[in-house]
Amino acid sequence: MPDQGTITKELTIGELSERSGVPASALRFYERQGLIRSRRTTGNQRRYHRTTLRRVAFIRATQSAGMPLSCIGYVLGMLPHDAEPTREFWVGVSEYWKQEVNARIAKMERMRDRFTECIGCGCLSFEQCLLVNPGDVLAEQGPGPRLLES
Amino acid sequence: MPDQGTITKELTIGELSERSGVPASALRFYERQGLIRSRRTTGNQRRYHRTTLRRVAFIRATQSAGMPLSCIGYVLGMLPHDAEPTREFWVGVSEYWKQEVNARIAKMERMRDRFTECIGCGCLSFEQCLLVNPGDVLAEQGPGPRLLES
DNA sequence: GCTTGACTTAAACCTTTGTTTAAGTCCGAG
DNA sequence: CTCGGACTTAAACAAAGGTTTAAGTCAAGC
Repeated sequence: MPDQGTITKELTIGELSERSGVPASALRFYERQGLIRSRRTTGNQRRYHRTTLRRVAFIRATQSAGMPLSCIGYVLGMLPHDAEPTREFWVGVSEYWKQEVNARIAKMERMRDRFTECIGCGCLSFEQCLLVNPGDVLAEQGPGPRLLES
Repeated sequence: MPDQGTITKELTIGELSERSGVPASALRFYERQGLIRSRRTTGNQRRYHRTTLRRVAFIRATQSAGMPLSCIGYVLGMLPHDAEPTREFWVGVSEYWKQEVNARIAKMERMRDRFTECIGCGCLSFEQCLLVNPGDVLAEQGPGPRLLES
């Protein structure tokens, strides 16, 4: 008796919500934004593919690290909605994501170090350092096209 | 002829805006939020103390590193509005700020590493890793009392 | 058949971080 | 004294990322 049921079972929005810990309202919102997708039953209820749980986990995890949904949407756009992603897909996504995260980390480290430096050197003319090196503007939305928000 | 003028000169909102690169509308907003402060002339115009430039630089710098204004407000609350801050003040603020930033950096690194691990190990059952270790919720607003937003 | 709980929608509302607009005031130059 | 530019305010709008509400539908159990 192989776990056939487990493999093919679809999730209701309530189940997806419970398992992911994400409110149903947020899931509907993500769906409106095109981040996840669902089939509809004859009674118009949503049924989610099992892999949607992974997408949702990805959304919340990356979001909690400061990624905007638009950027997350770009990355998710590389993954198939209704099938297990291939390893190659994941590797590609992972590469992209690592670069994004590393850029953000690097920026914060620069900020921290500059701050420390300004205090440490005793000059305290902090605004000079910050205003003279203003740039450091991270590519706020990621390199992808603006997929969302029409 | 010592640079008395330079020392004591107050800034109009236009001057502060130009020197800091921050739109006047944002400066008024920061003032409404209590992040900066101004004196009013008899004609009801704002005049900013020279040190306000430093506060504004601090706001933009830390904000661009992902700090919410509420958290920035907490830190700025430790600094005097209308006088040069002492070195001790800056050191204290710096400590606090470094901890905040380090926490954020650490979190992003954990995310990145977990992600890499999930891909690297070949299991691809990514949602397990993420959902099983959901926490990692940074104290989003900082430890301070909710100074702003009444 | 009726009730109950899970689901559906659209629309209103919320917080954050501002910008824009409209209408008016102040100040210095000519 | 008048003109223009810099300033003032309150209020509306914006965009991201949702939540709440109202009103209705669907499916299962008694």
